[in-house]
Amino acid sequence: MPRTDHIPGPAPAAVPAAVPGPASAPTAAEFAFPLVRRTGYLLHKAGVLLMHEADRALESRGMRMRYFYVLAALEGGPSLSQQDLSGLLNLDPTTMVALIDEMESAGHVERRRNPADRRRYILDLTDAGREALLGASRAVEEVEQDFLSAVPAADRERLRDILGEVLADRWPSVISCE
Amino acid sequence: MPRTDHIPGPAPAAVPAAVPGPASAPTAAEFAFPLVRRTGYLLHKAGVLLMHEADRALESRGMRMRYFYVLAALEGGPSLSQQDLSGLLNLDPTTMVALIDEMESAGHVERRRNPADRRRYILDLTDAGREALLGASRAVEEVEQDFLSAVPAADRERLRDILGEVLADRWPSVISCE
DNA sequence: TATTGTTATACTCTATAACTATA
DNA sequence: TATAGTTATAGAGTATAACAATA
Repeated sequence: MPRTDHIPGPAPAAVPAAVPGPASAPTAAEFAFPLVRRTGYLLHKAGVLLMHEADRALESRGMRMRYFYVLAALEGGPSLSQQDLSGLLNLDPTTMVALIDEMESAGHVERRRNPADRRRYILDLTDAGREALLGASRAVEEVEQDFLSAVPAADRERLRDILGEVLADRWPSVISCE
Repeated sequence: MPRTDHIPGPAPAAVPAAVPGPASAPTAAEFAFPLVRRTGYLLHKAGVLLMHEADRALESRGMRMRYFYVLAALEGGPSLSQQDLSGLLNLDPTTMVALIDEMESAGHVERRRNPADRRRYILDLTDAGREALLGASRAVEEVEQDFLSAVPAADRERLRDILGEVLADRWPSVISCE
């Protein structure tokens, strides 16, 4: 069924369409919005949708993706300052202040003055922070598994390799909080 | 070179890393931010980066992606009202007002009262609007080509098919302005 | 003088509620 | 009474600028 062919009709908001196959006949979604056939559009939408679902999964834990990213960046490596994180994750320093405040009052991060440069902090994950990271990692992983469940394992690896190739010459701008 | 191993060092903002291969040794980026190995992370970042580049390409034409999307949605089909568009693209009706205002004053869209229901508009692309759409389409396509230039043609088709499969049961929420 | 972290402020974007004109 | 479009307003989120402490 093509979209609203009658002038005064209601919105075609709910497009009951199937997947845009490579060589199949145009679906309703394609007819209403031909861009859905483009690889770039699909790539963007898949990324945004996955991120939204991951964000929703973290919401119940009082986190957002950036929270998770900071936990991940602080784990297992040498100490980082707020500006280190700010540079690494491409997040405004003033925003980072509020984020670290939040993480500190949640008991996931500790601020410690750097004795070698007392302007800087050394940020450390607490045990609770490590635990929170573990839980969040599992939640995000589960979202990812579910999101890609329709894709056979071999294709999933293929997908990762292709994306890795696409992003190969785009480091470090790839690392960012959106 | 691993990240800042010295406590008082400067930010590891510029991570001089290569692509995260499936089974290669950890790169600097992976060391600083292990998430870069995950398919989901790569998918999200690829989508966001591509969108940013497309947005930048449209900027010189005074457009953003949503502007482009509305042009695309209005092209070649039966008439749509503002609320039709609002529902289709998942954009707030009040935001749509401002967007159509902008497009109208740019001479790309015309508002016409719907004689069958004088509350609604019928939105039509002007010739200039069609021309703008064509130019924008080419610009976006070029960005996409460039973005995927490292990927062989066969893999690009594969990528599109895999993404199509991933999104297959997620219509119509896939259609949206982010 | 430059830099880290901080605060206060301004700005952008979006959503909410209320209004009009039509139905 | 309900809906399409509009406007005004409030809210969230972010960036900008100024400041204190330290280098």
